Amino acid sequence: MRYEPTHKEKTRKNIVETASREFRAHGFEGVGIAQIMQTLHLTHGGFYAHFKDKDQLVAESSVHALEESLARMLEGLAEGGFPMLLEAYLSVDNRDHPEAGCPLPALSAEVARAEPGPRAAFTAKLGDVFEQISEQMPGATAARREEKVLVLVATLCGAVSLARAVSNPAMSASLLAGTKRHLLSFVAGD
Amino acid sequence: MRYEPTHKEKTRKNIVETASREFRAHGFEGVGIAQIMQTLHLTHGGFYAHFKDKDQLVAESSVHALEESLARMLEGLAEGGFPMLLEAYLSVDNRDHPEAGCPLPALSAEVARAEPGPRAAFTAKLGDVFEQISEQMPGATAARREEKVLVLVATLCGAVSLARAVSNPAMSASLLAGTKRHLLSFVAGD
DNA sequence: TGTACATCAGTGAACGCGCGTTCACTGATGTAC
DNA sequence: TGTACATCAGTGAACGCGCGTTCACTGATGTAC
Repeated sequence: MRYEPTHKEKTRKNIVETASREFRAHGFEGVGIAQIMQTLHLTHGGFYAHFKDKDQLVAESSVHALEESLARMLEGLAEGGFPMLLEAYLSVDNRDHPEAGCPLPALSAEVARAEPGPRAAFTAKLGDVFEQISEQMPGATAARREEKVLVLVATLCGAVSLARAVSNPAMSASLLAGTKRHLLSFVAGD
Repeated sequence: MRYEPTHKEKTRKNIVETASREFRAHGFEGVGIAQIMQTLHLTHGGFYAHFKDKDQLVAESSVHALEESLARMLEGLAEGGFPMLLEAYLSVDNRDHPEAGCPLPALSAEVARAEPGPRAAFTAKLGDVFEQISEQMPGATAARREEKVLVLVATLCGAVSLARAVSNPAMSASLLAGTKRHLLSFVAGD
């Protein structure tokens, strides 16, 4: 064969990774298939040899971004516990690079409006995120740990979302710093 | 004149109000000018007698939605304090009706990607929201009250955003209930 | 060994569609003389 | 009082554009005989 046996699989993976970045940066509706394929020096027609339609890519790339983000959070946790996770998630660098960060602040509003397919895939993976982080969460009972994780993730998502929306640098920095201080004591407490 | 002197002003206000609802429901890019005008039984051409372009409508309707939401929050606060505000904001009804609710969970990710005009207008109004709610917030110092409001609003925004994205009803309900419990004690504390 | 054919990832023209925006026009009512 | 003209919110055809999707095709390489 003129391509290696793994070639098509690699191209597919590249499409998902590129889409995942572009969608976080510009939203599902803000990025076209042609644009994604062009980034990989391919033409738009070839896309449909890999995916049924754009919705399928939306679903897979959302899940991919969540997996990537979860991996980074668990890495931070392993290395420096929740203080390190908070430091990274609520950093100016993360705020200023949505394409490389967690998809929750960037895409959850759009996921809410998406088709059942993408929504279900996203929901399942978010369940994994909650479950895995709760294993590291201090708390008396499993139920309490679970609840603390829901609150933690929701707060992180909201803080970064607002910090990105706001164009006043001081207000944006306060959102990140205030949330960091608050969550540090919340995670450690009861 | 064949129209009352206030007619044009009223039409303009109707466009802003309709757009504000539609944008919260479907996003800035998910609603067209023709669609908004049609809802008011007008044709798309007339739009440009009221607004320079779509961006101007995006800016004004975001601010309008924030004002509406702030008014509702202050009303809740006056009537039943933070418990009532939390009950309303984190209700299933609010989750299921983004078009009638706070624009923060629905639109902040898109505002982050919007033009400087809409972003600046949105930022200024969000500053008002923070300021006015902080007057009702318990806390030792003004700085502490301010910070608590930032955290409160960010958490509300994130929780509703995730509760809407998730298609598992139990997970969605847990996000709302867990956040409500958490914020109740957070607002009352120190 | 040489020739005919099969495979298949990727190409690019074409489709129908909806978008934001422009602009000459309409038509009901007011005013001027 | 009657006629000509001005006003102006709203109309709707037209524009250029980018979108998602389809499909006949390409061309490099493999296999069959």
